[in-house]
Amino acid sequence: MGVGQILSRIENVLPKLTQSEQKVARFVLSAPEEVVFMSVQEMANRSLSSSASVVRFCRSMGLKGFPELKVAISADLAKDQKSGYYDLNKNENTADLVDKILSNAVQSLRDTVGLLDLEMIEKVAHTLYNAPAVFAYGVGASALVAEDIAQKWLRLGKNAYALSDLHVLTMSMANAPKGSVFIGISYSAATKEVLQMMKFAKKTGLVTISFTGFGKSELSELSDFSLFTSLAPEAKVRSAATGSKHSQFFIIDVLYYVCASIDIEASLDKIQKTRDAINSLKRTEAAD
Amino acid sequence: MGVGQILSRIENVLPKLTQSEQKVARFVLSAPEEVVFMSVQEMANRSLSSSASVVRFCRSMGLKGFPELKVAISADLAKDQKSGYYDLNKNENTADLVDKILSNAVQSLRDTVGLLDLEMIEKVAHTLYNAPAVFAYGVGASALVAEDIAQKWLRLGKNAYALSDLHVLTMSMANAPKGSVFIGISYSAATKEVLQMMKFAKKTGLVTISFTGFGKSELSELSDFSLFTSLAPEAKVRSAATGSKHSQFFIIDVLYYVCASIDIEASLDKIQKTRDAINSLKRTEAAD
DNA sequence: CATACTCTGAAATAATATTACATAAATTTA
DNA sequence: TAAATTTATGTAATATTATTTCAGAGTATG
Repeated sequence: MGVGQILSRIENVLPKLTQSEQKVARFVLSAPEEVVFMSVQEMANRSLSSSASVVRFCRSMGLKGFPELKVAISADLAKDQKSGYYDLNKNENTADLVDKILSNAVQSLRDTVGLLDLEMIEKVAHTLYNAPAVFAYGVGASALVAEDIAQKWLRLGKNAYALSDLHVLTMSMANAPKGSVFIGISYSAATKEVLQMMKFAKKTGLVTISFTGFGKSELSELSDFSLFTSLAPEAKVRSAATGSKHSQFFIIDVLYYVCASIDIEASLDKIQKTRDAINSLKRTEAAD
Repeated sequence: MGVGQILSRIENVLPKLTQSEQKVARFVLSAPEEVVFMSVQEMANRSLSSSASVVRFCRSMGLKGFPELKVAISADLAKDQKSGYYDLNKNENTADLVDKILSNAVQSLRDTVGLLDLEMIEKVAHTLYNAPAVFAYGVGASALVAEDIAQKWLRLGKNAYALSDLHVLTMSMANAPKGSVFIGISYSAATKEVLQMMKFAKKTGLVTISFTGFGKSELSELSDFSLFTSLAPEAKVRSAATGSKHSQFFIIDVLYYVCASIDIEASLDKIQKTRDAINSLKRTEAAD
């Protein structure tokens, strides 16, 4: 990887640079696709600094020199290319549509990774690992996520449930053993039922986790741990929570693997057992 | 794009180059990631040619000079980078894990796009558009996909169902109006119940669609239309059908948009109606 | 207010890329 | 087949580009 991510790295260290290096940095960020074809002198002129400052800037970025900067920027630009959110137009041909949907999905995943709080992930994974029972709850598209959580942690031998009947869910949580976890899922963070269940779970003494689109909300504030997915710019047809779904499942994947690797041997053993059980139902393979 | 695809371009024109330029070309192809940090002289030595030939080679490739070659190669390499399937190891740190899961998800999506049959997509979208009722069925992880289908087409005003009880499903299909659609979902293409329902649907005269991992199978052969997702190389922990899920939801997204755009005005109208209905349940926002 | 430190750009130098040219090889033409 | 012509190639000269040096300006510190 090494060179990668130079542009965001520049953005990050920018305030720590000297004035003239900042001039260079800002210029690079403003027109990276031009920089790639420039000479040091040209850069110096355009950024109103000196060639020495340009080279010094490169060094500050951990590079050997100016040519390496060009190479790094070029790589960075190429990476970003295929991503970005696109709006879907009216008379789009199918091929373009596919490209755009792909692009949106990928961008959504990348953005989500960008705002992932790794420490939080680890904490949550450990919390789930130690939980005697897990209750995941969401409605609409978020119900799918809840169901995914339940299925995954069942494979790890957890008592994991995605109960959709609020009465059943309430009763289950009321008597859940200490350390049990409630996961409230709502992309909008404003679903009445999820909020209601979150409050109940908290009152009942469960460990609470919220799983929402990025940003503060009553739901996330209430919960002991909060996980966020990127917020895709909403478009009309996109109302089916499309972009966000990929991100949500992605975070569940991450949590699942982190949780499984806490004791990988035991996890693999349990996964095998669930697989055998499924196979005993006479399907040729375990996964569907 | 311009610069892009330099490596494959080199490959293509290679036979048309002069001998010494070919030496250079072959060297570039053999170690592009090194070239990016080399000087002309170094290139000349390593490729057993001369600096003049290196520059001439660059010109032959339609570039202004050697530095441009480096930039172009760097961009090309970066594009390939982020893809590929990675296995998850035992004592992986969380950051690496996230990178790999992202990479796998993205690769899975790209592969799926690669083997997408656009004509088939359009046919299926039209079939769904005209269907008086849609029945999606899958078990385990595929049940989530079925549920996603149901939710999406409900928004489009379809009678779409993801019934999990086989008796209820059978009864529903038995009396379904002509032109109704059954979608059988199984990543492994070998799930007993799905196959059973597919046979029943066919016998009953429904239009049948299969949705499986790539490759021929009894399920896909039986169905009138078949859609495929990429097959990720299976790994132990991955048994939770992780890689494939993203691809499956992706195809559903594509189908949904293509179907919606057949009559976009009517679709938007119906989507709005479902949204209003949800809002009337007093949630702040429609999407969860 | 002196001292040390940092920052900066002009100029010198080093490195690198490009061009010019001489020669060798291949191809054409007589 | 031999001379003429074109093409290909590497060396060396040149031009360009990158880097370093250094002196002076600006700041902070005691």
